[in-house]
Amino acid sequence: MILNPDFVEKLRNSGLRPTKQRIKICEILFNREKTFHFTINDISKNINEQISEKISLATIYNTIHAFEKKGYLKEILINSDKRYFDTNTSLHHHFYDEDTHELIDCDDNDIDTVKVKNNMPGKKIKSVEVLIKIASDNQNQN
Amino acid sequence: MILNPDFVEKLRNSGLRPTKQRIKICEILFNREKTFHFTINDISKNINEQISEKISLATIYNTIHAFEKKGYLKEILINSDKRYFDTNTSLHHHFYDEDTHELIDCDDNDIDTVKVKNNMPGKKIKSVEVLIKIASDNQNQN
DNA sequence: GTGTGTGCAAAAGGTTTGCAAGAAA
DNA sequence: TTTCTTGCAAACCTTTTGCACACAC
Repeated sequence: MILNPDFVEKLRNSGLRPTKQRIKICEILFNREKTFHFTINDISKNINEQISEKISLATIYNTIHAFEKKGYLKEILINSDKRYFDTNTSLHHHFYDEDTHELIDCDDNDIDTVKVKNNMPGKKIKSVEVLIKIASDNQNQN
Repeated sequence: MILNPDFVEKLRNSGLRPTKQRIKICEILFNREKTFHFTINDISKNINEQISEKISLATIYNTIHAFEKKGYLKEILINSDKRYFDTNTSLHHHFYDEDTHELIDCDDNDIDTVKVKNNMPGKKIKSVEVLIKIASDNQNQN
């Protein structure tokens, strides 16, 4: 459980002014035990159901992107319909449940390190991301 | 080199009427030695530069999606700005060059099979996709 | 007070839809 | 002639932008 003063400090340290909107968004995103995956739409609904003074969509976009730029959030690619963000910014892979549309972090035991044996000359590997799509056993293929 | 009659047959076999728009799109997509990666925008420009009677955007969307549904094309996720499609529909992974925005198929020698050691109970693995982002050696970290 | 952030509404971009006209079966 | 396909324009959805006002410092 992270307390508000910590968010205030975190924001200040990043050069972001700790406005009440940003603190609220921090609470929703980071006041959690587990990794949290969401779309901007999710967050917007979530926020505006909880509190009386709504936060405008523009501000939410603004804030999420500021947090992403600061490295507090990471975008994940699952399908092109939705942009998911992840509060777990460490290097990790994902299961994506096609039945429930749920996104689950892999842990180190779930998957062996991916070995890239060849690389393009003069190029450096920036990231290696694995997405494992799963679905219930007795379901028709895609 | 695939000849038009083959496209006509291919379309017929899929239950798609071989209209001249669809045949033209087939030519552009499938008349190639190498795998071809593209966005709908690319294709639209490409087509409408080549021929005098333009094909409307709606028809191109329509056709690309029909081809995807029939398994002739596969969507690839790279970043959420653009939807890339791939004429190589077999299971394979990708390099994505962040400098040039070029997408390159991995071949079997580039990467070891990804071993998924645990799976969710009652779930079946539908696909395992790896995206390796690369950039020029002396470039700043993104 | 100065500079940054917010909220609104409008704009932009990409994709989808409805429908009338045209082409294939 | 029946059914599918095309093309256009309008609708849609998500994301971005411009600007006036408010807030943090």
